[in-house]
Amino acid sequence: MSGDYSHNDSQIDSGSRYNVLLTDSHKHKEKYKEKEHKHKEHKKDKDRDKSKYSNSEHKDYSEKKHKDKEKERLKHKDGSSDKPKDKYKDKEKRKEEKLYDGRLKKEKENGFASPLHVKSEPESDDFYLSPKSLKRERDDDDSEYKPKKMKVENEDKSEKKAKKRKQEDEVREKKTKDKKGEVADGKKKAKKEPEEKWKWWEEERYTDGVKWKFLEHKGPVFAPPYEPLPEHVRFYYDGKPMRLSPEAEEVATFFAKMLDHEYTTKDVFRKNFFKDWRKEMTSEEKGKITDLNKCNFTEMHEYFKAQSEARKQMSKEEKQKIKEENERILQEYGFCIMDNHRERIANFRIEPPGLFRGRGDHPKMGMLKRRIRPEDIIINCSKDSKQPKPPPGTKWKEVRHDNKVTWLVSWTENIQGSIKYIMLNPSSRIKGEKDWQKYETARRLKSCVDRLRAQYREDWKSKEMKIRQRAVALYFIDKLALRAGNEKEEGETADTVGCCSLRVEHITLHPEKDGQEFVVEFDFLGKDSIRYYNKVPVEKRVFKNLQLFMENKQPEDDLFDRLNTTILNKHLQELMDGLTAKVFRTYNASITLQQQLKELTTADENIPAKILSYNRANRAVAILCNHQRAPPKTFEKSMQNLQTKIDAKKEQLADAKRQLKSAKADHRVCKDEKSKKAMEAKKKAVQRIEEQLMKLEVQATDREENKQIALGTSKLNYLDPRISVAWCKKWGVPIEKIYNKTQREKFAWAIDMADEDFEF
DNA sequence: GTTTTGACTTAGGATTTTTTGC
DNA sequence: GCAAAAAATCCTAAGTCAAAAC
Repeated sequence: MSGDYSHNDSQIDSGSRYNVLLTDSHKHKEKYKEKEHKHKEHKKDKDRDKSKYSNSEHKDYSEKKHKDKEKERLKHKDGSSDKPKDKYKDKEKRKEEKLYDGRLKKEKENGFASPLHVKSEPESDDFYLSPKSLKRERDDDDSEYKPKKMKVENEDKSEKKAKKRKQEDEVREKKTKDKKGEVADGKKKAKKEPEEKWKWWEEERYTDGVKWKFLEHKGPVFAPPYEPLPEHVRFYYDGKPMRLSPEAEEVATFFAKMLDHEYTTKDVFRKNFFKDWRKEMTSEEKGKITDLNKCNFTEMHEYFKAQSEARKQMSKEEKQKIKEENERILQEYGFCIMDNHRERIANFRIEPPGLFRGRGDHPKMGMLKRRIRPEDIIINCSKDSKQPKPPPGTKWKEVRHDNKVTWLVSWTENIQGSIKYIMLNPSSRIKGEKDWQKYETARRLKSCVDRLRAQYREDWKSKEMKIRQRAVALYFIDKLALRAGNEKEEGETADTVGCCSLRVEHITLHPEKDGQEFVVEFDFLGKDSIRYYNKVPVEKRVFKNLQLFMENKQPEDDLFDRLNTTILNKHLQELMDGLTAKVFRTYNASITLQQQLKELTTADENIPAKILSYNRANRAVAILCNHQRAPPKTFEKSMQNLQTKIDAKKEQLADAKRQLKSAKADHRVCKDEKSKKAMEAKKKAVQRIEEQLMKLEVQATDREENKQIALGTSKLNYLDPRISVAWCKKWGVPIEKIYNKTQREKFAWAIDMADEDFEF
């Protein structure tokens, strides 16, 4: 393994990226509303222009303009159009690409099945076991499932290492024993096995798309049925009490429960709610209730508030009883048996009915999310398993036995018509393997990222508009860790974008800004309607290209009009096996953590200071990935409290120092054992208080810096846990300081396999 | 070839539980 | 023992991406 894990700063300056984001990204909350409004306006425009926008005439039109301009700049080989939908052209282009990519293609083909490719893998490390000689205990008939040469296989190969042969042998031995007992043994072991955790990462993976061979579970837990309100809790319409039918009442309670939430003041929310509510009313109710503004839910609202208050005030015994009941349900429904192992299910409870809460400006907010019944549910399990029983008097929609998927239960939700699933916990083998594989892909990107960067920089000069756009988009995805940006159906969801779906209105070009040349100002709403705001100096060629892409376009036109995620990912797939746009996010996040940890950690710091360094490294990644959070409501107050504590501690320290001084003086005079002891004690006290003070100060810094930044998302989804584990081992920081219990369960594989010199 | 669907990961906010400091 | 704060967990929406359907 090369010792170089620097992040090629000549091309990608993560340092500046970090700083720019730090200073700008979070300052602009005020502008948010304004921007939101702007989006709405644009949307209107867009609706108006929709046909124009998507039809080819428009493309031809802008095409022509592009072409005219391009003619000046580029020598067009054949003068043909660049139109992306032009079939002939496309074929030709593909040919060209093929020709051009011949070298890469070959490399890939070779690599696919031969050691050449393996070479391009990061050198395998000590922590890898050879899966070769290890067999899944459940694979008693492996011949039938002979692994094909597949992508995963490549990774497996790279992970082989003979170093832990001894251990392997042990495992193998164990497995032979296990085989005799098979299922029964597996179950028994699973039930009382808490100490001995199963190390799935020491076993061979399925490589043929099979996800499991045996799956048994109890089905989902349904939402509790609706309990009508007591008589005394009334709903008023136009000032008069009115009894509602149970169906209408239930929906009304959904609204009543949310009364002090901002949602209920939003027009769209109210409109959608009212429309769906009326669908649940009897014709009599429908006739009466015609205006939401005349509805008074406050009594209902108060009732629910009182109820939740009462729940808090419950006696210890009552609380204990509820806890036990929950535990019982968890034990019964919260686990499944998958391939001899009892594994935790993530979301075994069906989502209860309620009002849809979209994020941002969601056009469907307030709609009724209907109750899911057994008849809506598809069960997935093994044929030879004990199938879950539907509640008495009901039926499942379907029971299927598809072992090419990982879900246990699915249903179709009524807001977007999408499918929801019940799947396993992140600590499960099936999730863990995938997670591990994700980081291995990112590590493979590390070994070829230089080549890729060189290529996209070349492509900035391409004759073909499509290729230029692709190359500039890729540059953003790499440098700024933007998301891919799939197209989304308009009017169905909030108006948010990613890289490929950026519109002209989302960027502003500044030839010169704040003393820097070629600055691009980004301002758009990304996933979950989280605002991305950033000013980035870019290379001249990128800047000029952006100018070209923006020429003769309306603000609501696509910036990359000849690009989408499919085109981009197809290209990436050709550059590296398994490469997609999101791999860049994983790669850049992980490499940044590793780099920052190296930079920020100093040997002589104590543990709290080291943890601060870790959090700062983590924070650099969160900023890069734009993981924001609303500042906690109590932030200012808790910050003040902390400051008070710090001041008090300082005073205490000064006092202790004074006492030490006088004790020293005493000792100088008396020179006896007693005074010496007193002096030592005071010394210790000063030391202790200094440490406490330091801890508080570190805490304050950490908290202040973390005000609007969420560390959890990157920690859980983007940072190769082996980097953190290695760091902990190297500096003697207990892993518990970095990962809580759940996180340790999720990352058990990494904690077990990474040693202190793991390199991402 | 394009659009739609399905399966899965990633995401922030809400809620619950635990810890802290008195 | 209590209230407040912090941390952990739950919840489910909103993305990505590839395969299936058209």
